[in-house]
Amino acid sequence: MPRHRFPDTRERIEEAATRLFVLKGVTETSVRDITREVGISEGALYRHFESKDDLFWKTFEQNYTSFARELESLAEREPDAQRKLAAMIRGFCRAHDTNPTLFNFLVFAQHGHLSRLPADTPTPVTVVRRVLVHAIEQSEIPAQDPDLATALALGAVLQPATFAAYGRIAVQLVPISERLVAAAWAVVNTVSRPGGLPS
Amino acid sequence: MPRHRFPDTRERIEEAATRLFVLKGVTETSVRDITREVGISEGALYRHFESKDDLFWKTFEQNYTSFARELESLAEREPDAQRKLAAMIRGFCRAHDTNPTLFNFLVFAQHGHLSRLPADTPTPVTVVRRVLVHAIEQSEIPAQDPDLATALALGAVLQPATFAAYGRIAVQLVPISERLVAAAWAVVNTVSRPGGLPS
Amino acid sequence: MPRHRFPDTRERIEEAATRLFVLKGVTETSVRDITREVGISEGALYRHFESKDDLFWKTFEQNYTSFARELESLAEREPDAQRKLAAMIRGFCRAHDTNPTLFNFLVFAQHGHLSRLPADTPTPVTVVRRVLVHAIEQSEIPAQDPDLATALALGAVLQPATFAAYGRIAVQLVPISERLVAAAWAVVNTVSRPGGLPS
Amino acid sequence: MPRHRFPDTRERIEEAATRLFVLKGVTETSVRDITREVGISEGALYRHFESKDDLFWKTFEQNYTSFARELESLAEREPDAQRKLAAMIRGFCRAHDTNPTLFNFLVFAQHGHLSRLPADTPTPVTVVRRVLVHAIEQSEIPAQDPDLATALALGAVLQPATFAAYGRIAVQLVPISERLVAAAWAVVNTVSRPGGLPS
DNA sequence: AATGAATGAGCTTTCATTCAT
DNA sequence: TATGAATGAAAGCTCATTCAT
Repeated sequence: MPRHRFPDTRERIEEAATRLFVLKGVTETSVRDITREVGISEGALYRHFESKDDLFWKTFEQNYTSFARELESLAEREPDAQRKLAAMIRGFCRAHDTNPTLFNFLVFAQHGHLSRLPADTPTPVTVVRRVLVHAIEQSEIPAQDPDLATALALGAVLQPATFAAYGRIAVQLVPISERLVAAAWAVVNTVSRPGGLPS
Repeated sequence: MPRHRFPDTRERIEEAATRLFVLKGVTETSVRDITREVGISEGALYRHFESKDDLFWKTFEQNYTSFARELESLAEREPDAQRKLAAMIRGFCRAHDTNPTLFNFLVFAQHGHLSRLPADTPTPVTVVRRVLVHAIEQSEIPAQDPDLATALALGAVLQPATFAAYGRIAVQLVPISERLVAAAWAVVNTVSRPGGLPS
Repeated sequence: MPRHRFPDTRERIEEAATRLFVLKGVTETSVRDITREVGISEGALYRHFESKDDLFWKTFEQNYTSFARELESLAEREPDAQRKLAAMIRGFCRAHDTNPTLFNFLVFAQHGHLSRLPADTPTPVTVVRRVLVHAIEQSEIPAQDPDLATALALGAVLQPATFAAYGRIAVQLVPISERLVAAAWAVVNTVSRPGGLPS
Repeated sequence: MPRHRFPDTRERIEEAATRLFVLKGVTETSVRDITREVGISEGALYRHFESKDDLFWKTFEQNYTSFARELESLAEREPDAQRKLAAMIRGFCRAHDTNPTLFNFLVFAQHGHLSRLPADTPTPVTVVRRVLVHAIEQSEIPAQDPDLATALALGAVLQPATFAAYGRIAVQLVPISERLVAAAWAVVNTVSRPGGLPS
């Protein structure tokens, strides 16, 4: 029996794992499911990853941080806050349309695992937040809690993404990206209406 | 060994189950976890629910639809779209602060179970959507895809709720509810900027 | 809630139990199945029978011995061995056609319980055997092992009954009873062919 | 803890399972019973069989069809119906004496599973039937329902086998096989007595 | 490196039986 | 007598992990 045939076994495991984790959920995906898909034995997986948890975590982390770096580089190319935010929102839309299941996995999975990331690792959330912090400092947007601002801006892409996942809106976000860009910008420029409507 | 001591076993199971489902996820919660918490044997649970799935579903459905009805009644009391939407956003905030874990369970759980609901059952999503459809018809807000409008409005509460769950912002939403109300209103009044960047 | 409404609860339990035992098998029939059918609670059954096993056993025994007595009385009315055996074979056929499932239950069930019967209780088997023992003593049939003779005679009814149960022959035995009578008689008059066929 | 020590685990499971199924019945035999007997863990069984049902079925089917083929080849070697039937009856006796529990399992088990066999699979029953059909066509025995003839012929071996199982006659059938051969032949040559005894 | 049988703890569910009411 | 919730043991089965080969 041939061994060593696929020097890229590790990558193939990661790919299969990501796909299955996204598709069925982490708990619902067994080690057997993954190895069967890759075409290796169960034991072989443990040559490459310490445990299922390790596999999940390495898989997730890589996709998560690489997406964060992509957003970062999109923002860096733009001169001001409005354009930076717009570029990032468009980046979210493109990433979503390229691989919606991976996107949702990265962005929505309630994996209690996030705490394992080194504290200063850039994530999609921290990247957006940094831009908004700077925008507040530069008075490009009103003074406000930067975390809440980040939540609101992200809500303008992530909630539509959820709706797309549930089939409530079309599955492509790129065609509506300008609307989402406008919404995200509007939302970070909104403040509590002091003399607003009586509640 | 005590029997019949607690006539409210069924309710106690539902409460424990909801809490654990929210806390750890449905798959990650075993029947044993639930019954240990309630202080009964595993077999006893099956006097009250046909299966773990039945338990989950009854638990979820009840909370989900009763929350939807609460939102519905909040909207009905208000005369116009802006006030209706504001009342609902505040309703989300109050529901969140009252029981954040239940709130997140209802609103974020990616349970593939939603399809089991009768098609016309009101849900938090459909209730908001109905208000916006009417608002568009009455020209209270710009003409637009009502589903996307719903997604954007909900994003203004649900993403902050997620941030609260992850400890990125304070756990209480009621104190910032007026900001969320303003954001939701802004977002349904935004349209794609045809000619580039006027803010 | 009304109690004491059915003074014949015990009989109704026995009937339901017999039917279900026959239909699904003893192990496959739960106490709950039985009580649900009768319309009583599970606990109530234990007022009437010590255990499921007790219920099974009493039920079986009654049907079994009453069938044996029926055969006995059929044989007693006839003057000679040939007519006695014929009457019993016809009795088997009638019993089968009246309630095939009960018949099969009584006659085929491999319940290891038979040993519990008092040693001298008449059973369908011992009743046939007694007639054949007497026939040998009276030289009405050739000298032979009475137990083997009993087996062969019974084989002439019971194997057709099995075939009927499996749908290999028509479900009614009465129409072919004369053939079975003839076969049973032939078989107890057969002896090993000393100079028979070369094997 | 030993692993891989016995390369024949699968066979050992089959043997233990057959023995226990025969001895206690299928439902009454637990997976645990089987694995304890083999000396492996419960989970290990599922490396070799998909389910308990699969195990039962594979076990049963193999023995059942291989017995049928054995009978078939015994009959083929003989020139006429009488000798063919005799050879098969002797085959039943030998099979019985070689492994009475397996014999009874194959021949008496009321497993509703038989329907799963491909319709044209030879079974002990169909093999005997084929010989008798041919005998009727060749006028070697009287014209009659071939299924009833099959039942009667089989009754001449199977009922004695049952009696042996219950300890009513000696456990060995080979010593009485010539008597059974004669009985089987007699029975397929019997017809309803037209002017027989008054019923 | 790779295999896959084996482990052992865990899962959901069923069920005969008990007993407070 | 009757109820039915509760028990506790057992069922069939899954699965992450180990390890002799």
